Parts: sequence; C-alpha cells; structure tokens
Amino acid sequence: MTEVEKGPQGRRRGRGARERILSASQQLFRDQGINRTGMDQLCAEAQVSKRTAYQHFASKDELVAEYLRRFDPDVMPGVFDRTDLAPRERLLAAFEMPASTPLCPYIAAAVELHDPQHPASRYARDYKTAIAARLTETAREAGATNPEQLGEQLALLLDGASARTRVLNSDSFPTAAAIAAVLIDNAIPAARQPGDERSTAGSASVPAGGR
Amino acid sequence: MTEVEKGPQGRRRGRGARERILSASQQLFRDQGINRTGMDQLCAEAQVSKRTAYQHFASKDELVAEYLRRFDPDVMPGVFDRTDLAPRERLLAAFEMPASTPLCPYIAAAVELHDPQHPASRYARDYKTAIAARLTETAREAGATNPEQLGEQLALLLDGASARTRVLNSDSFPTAAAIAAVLIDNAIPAARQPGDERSTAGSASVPAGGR
DNA sequence: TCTTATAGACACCGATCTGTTTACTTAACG
DNA sequence: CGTTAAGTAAACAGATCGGTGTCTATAAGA
Repeated sequence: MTEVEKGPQGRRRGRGARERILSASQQLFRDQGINRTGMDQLCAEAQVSKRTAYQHFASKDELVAEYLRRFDPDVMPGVFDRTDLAPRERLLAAFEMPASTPLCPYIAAAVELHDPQHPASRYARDYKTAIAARLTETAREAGATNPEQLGEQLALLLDGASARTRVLNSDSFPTAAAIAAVLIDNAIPAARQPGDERSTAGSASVPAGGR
Repeated sequence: MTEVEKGPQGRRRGRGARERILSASQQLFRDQGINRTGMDQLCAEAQVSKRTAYQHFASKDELVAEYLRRFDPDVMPGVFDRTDLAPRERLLAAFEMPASTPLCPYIAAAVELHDPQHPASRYARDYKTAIAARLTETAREAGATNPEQLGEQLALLLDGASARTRVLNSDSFPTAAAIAAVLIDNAIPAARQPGDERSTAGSASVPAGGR
C-alpha cells in the first residue's frame, strides 16, 4: 500500500496471503453465497488471520468487489478470442457452458448485495456492459444489420439462462442457445455468400437446444 | 393452530397479525432483500410482537416460503386470464412490465437462500414451472408447432429480463419483448396468409427493444 | 546482519441475528 | 360479565456478524 502496487501477482515480500484470501473467496462465495460466508470462515479457509485479511482489504465489501474484479477481468477470452471460429460460431460458443456452471457471480452479487451503489454492484454493471459490448462487436463482425440490438439480446439470453438454471436447478443454456441461433440467423441479412465460412464449421446449423 | 384454520382471511378473533406480518414481508423483502431483513425489523414494521410472529410462523424460513406462496398464487392472472386478447397477444402482454418492477421475488429467493432444498426454493421452482406451463398452454392456443419449446423459451426471456434489469439497473423488458415477438412469429407456422397478417395487432411487428 | 514490511495468534468489541421466555393486556363471544 | 384465546412488551439466549488492538514471529531487501 505504501509505495509499490501489489497488483495481480504483486506479493512484494510476503507469502501471498492476499491470493489465498481471494481464492478462498471464489470457492466460498460460489458455494455458499456472499452473505452466508462470514469473514471468520473465509479466513480459516484461506489459512489467514483476520488481522491480515483486514490489512489487505479495508472491508468485506471491498473484498467482494475485488473478488468480482478478479473473476473474469478479460471478459470471456476463452470464447471471444478464439481465432479458430468464425464470428457467428463465436456468438454461439458463448452459450456452451458446462452443465455444472454456477450462477453468474455478477448476477449473484447484484442480488445478494441489493444495493446498486455498492462497489461490487457497480462493477457487476460494468462487467455486464462489457459482455454486451463484446457480443455487439462480434455481431458486427458477423455482419449483423443491428449489432447493438443483437448484442444486447444475446446478453439477455445469457443472463436468463444463468438465472433460470439456478432457480430450476437444471441446465437452461441449451434453450438459450436455441434462441440465440434463431436471433443470429434473423439478424444476419445476406446469410451465406458463396465460398464464405460458416459452412466450414458444419455443426453450426443446429445447436437446437430445445431440451 | 388449535382447532380452526386461520387461512387467508382467517383472523378468528384477533386483529389480523398474520396478515400484517405477510404484508410487511412483501414490502421489506422487496425493498431490502430477505437476508438483510431481520425479524425484529419485520415485526416492528408489522406492529406485531415477535412472540406473535413466531406463533404464526415456526421460523423465518417458513415465513419466507409463505410470503412466496402468497405473492402470486394464481400465476399472473392479469395476463393469462385476459379474454380480450388473442393468445398471441397474451404471450406478448407478459412482457409488458412497468419499468419499476423489482426483481422477480422467486429468483431473488432462490439466489438469496442459496439452498435448493429450502422450502421457498422448492416453491420458486414450482412457480417457475407453472409460469412455463401457462406460457406453453397459451402458445398451444396460439397454434405454435412446438408449444413446450416456445413456452420454455419465453419463460427464459422473462427471467433474463428480470435478472438483467436488476444487474444493469435499467429496464430490459423491451429487449425481451422484441425477442419474444421474433420467437412467436417463428413458432407459429401458418402465421400470415396473404391479406391477413399480424398487422391486426398493429404494434406487433416491431417492439424493437434494442435499447 | 539489521531493518522493516508482512503475516499470524488471539482476545475482544458492539451490533445484529434467529428464536424463547415471562408476565401482562385486550378483544370477542357465550 | 367472565372466560379465553390472541395479542403485546421486553428481557433474554446463544450464535454469528464485521471489524480491532496488541503483541510476536518471520522473511525479504539493503
């Protein structure tokens, strides 16, 4: 704090308590929720004294915000940075989530914290905006007539699938993927030019979630 | 508890403490969330002693479950029981939510309680299933080729709009409505014969949420 | 080696949580 | 009117909450 930033990998001297705290946060907040995870339990799990924890984070609120910031800082690079996929397939790939994926932590935070002014809620908003922007950008690459609209729509589908998966306790992403396929096809006007990709990936035609 | 059911309007003699408790629950759980509303505050708001509250509800968990059961027992009758609308318009009407609508309490409960076995979580699941069934039934009336699929898809859109509205702090229902319009048109095969078309409802063609 | 930032152990604080208890008041009905 | 159930007030349990104070140990950099 005094002189040098202890950014991402920045244990300057110590033994990396900060990292252990954040990694314990990931596990506990995911498994139990934010409100139901006390600092005592969190510190025990991280094998860190409370004193140390509060030297790294001014408050639990700040820890929660940092936990969200660390969660996916590059906004799904595993999907959007795949150069082996055409834009259209990248859009669809965003819906291929492993069946065990827990509720999106940004949604969880916004609901649990319940205060739109909470730093974590603010960041959740930023993150969701960034996801929509990524989708929009990809939609534009894919040649959508109204990329902003398609991006926002796909973002809504992702959030719907995540929330619904939690409530129903069963995977809703296939349904969302099916809707996405329809929207994407409706939004790309020319559809297929001769010799263009999209047929290259073959499987693209039917994610056909349906359930 | 002893002999007579004190159901919905069942204050047998007293002054209706149970109703006041449930109505205070509605307000406080909506405004503050479930976890952040203590029984002390709730009882104060309801002008009820804690003793009385715990005579009516064995635990806060049970109160939360009852609060959900009371919330919308008839599953959106204001939308689905409208005889003045054609089935297709009823489906679209489900997306016309006032901009100030808070997060769906069933989603909120499932996220806040975080335990799928909690009675309130179980009821939330039942409710979401009931909504999907209502949508499916209406989709069937509207002549959809695969009403189950359309029902589930529209249900996902509703949940997505609700969750996203909370996270972004701005109304997402228009976007969901635009998607719904596309899905509905795609799902009803005969759709428009020459001369006739969805122009009957005028606005149908472009809810065009976009944002 | 010496300095100093980092980490740990541990007791402790006041507040709040769900839930219980005791002793008293009130309202409805026969 | 008197009985009786429904309600109130308020203290109390025991746990847990987020957060501190203090004092010691250690590891890294100079």
